[in-house]
Amino acid sequence: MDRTTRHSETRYGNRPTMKDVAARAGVGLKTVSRVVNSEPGVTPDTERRVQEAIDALGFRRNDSARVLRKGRTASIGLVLEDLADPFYGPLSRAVEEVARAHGALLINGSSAEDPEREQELVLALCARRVDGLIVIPAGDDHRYLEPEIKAGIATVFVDRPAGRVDADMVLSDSFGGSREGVAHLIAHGHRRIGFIGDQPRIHTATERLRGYHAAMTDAGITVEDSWVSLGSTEPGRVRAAAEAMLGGPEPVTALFAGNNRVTVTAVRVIAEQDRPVALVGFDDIELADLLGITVISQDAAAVGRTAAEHLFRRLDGADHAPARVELPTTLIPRGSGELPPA
Amino acid sequence: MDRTTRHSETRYGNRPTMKDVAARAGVGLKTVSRVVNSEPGVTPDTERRVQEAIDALGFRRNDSARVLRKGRTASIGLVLEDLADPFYGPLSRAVEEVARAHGALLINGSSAEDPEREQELVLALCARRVDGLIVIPAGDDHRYLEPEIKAGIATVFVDRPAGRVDADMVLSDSFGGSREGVAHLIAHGHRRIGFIGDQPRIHTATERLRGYHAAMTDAGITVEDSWVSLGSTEPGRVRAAAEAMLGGPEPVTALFAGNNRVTVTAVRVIAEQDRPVALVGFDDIELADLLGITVISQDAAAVGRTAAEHLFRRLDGADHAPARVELPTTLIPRGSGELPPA
DNA sequence: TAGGCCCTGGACAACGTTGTCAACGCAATG
DNA sequence: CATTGCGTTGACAACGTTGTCCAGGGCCTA
Repeated sequence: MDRTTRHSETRYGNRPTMKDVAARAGVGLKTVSRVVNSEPGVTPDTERRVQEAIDALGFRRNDSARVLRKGRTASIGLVLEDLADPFYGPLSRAVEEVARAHGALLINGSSAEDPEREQELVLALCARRVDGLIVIPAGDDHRYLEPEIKAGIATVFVDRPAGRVDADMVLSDSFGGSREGVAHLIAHGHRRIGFIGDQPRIHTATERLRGYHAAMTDAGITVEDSWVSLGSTEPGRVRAAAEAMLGGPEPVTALFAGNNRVTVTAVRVIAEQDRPVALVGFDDIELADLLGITVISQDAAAVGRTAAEHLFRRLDGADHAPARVELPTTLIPRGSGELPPA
Repeated sequence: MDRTTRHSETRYGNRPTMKDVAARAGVGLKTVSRVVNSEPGVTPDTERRVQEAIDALGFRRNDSARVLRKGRTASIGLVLEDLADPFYGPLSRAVEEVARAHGALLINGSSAEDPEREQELVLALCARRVDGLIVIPAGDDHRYLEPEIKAGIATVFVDRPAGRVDADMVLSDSFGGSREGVAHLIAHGHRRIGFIGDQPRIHTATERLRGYHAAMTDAGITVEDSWVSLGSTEPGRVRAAAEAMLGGPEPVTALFAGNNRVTVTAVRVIAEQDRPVALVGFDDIELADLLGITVISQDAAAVGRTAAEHLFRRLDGADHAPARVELPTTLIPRGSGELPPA
């Protein structure tokens, strides 16, 4: 077996190249390139001959080579926490729509809330030379991105602020939303209100807790330690926290759930109680209307769309100072948040 | 401005290359390559010098060039219908996990159930020379993929069979699952059972309808035309269909919903009725347990995982005949499917 | 000390595409 | 008829990496 043969077998399974097309059509390499890219300056007759050769051979341009030559990949990277989380599906979809409108493909990966994995993913995307990055930070130190950003990879952080790095950010108003939700419970007569949230190293978790404290303070309520629980959103942990707050001699009469995963477990625990417990959750959930769950809704699609639009504005050359956008949240009363204290 | 300068400005923002690293470390180009790829044959001292130069310059290997040279992109493409659909989130995530285990990145896109868009996406992915493709077909003719498959792009179809092309497929047992669900309703005394499903050009929709007919025939029930409705899963359409079946002089006493989106609307319509209506839905939904919805559950993560594993087996050289895997479904009784006829 | 071997390192070509530039043919013009 | 100009075409280098191959030096052995 000679060298050439072995080579082509191990590669793209003998895909035809422009050279092959050129040979078959009896034209030069560059002319094929012109046809493939719809560049002007090719007579209709030549174009037809080239097109026939392309179809006959099943030629498809190799974008890897194109990228190497042009320096643009027409792809952006999206690093989020977990694609299976219902909050990120619509976000990702919105980003994809914007990317599509700009002719770019979307490469995405889940960090699983692990800073190391986030970095690994981001750097892999940079090695691919994606044109831009949208990152939902898992870690809180993004200095590793500095050389990349300097090298021109546009970056937008979403949902949580970036750590130690200056870049565009698109956030939801966690503080304000949570403050409003808790105030809503207070307005309906509650004073003993529990807060169950995500791990404290996650920015949104602490912001939402801050909103809770603000609302309580506004109402002159002193928060007891046992009313607050931050930690993993794994059902077992949330269940334990909720049951602790709802049991004992002086149980809370209402719960504020720090995100959709907490809400889901909280709903289950509350359903098992023999007295009504009020509930407001951060993030809307499918079917929450049927279950009558009052929520603070953030528009995941709007967040994704806004982030992607910022990104492409950067890619189109905008070089203003890094912007920080905060999107408002909406309180949607559906019953569970309007229950009076039992 | 001389030519070289202009050039480097329009490219990757002056990213250092191996050549730069080599110059700085005072070694040859190939030696840098060896260090970057942890290849043997470099003395510790040389390696250290190279590593220092890499860190100092913030060098990151350009994978585009690597891909061009090696012929493998270490990435796979996933084309699905809508990332925002809760069924596809976990599926996509499962695919990603397997890809990650094989050191590959995932590029994905949504076809929005549009065959043209599916083709456009698939071909774009092929132009990127992804190593493999996982496709949830929107169209029913995939002959356009033949040259790609011949050229060695491994392809696995998921959820629905491919049209006019021979390839691996991973499906859920739509027929059996739906037959079981309808039989379940019949076992609880129903005879007038409505079926609302997705558009008839979607394979799973007709398979599920076939399961419905099979169960009805098994029970000796003659299906009336007005009990069956296939079409868009857009809420308005589903609502109209459900209301039509539930109204009139001889309404159905139970509904079988052909997928998760139909189920969601059906639940809402049923909640508005003044008599109980039994319901079994295809696909599980979050919080369905709390709402007491009986479902036929298909394991989206298992489907994704199985498909991805098949794909990588192909990429690792397996060349057996195309396989067709059908994963079983599970009936989960939760109340709505066990209601007797009103 | 000569011969051979292993280990390290570098020169060079190739991957498939696109940008640059020059050459060619042909028509219009002086 | 010579010249100019334009529209079409192709030769060639370059993008940044990796595979191949060879050179040089150190070390061991006979």
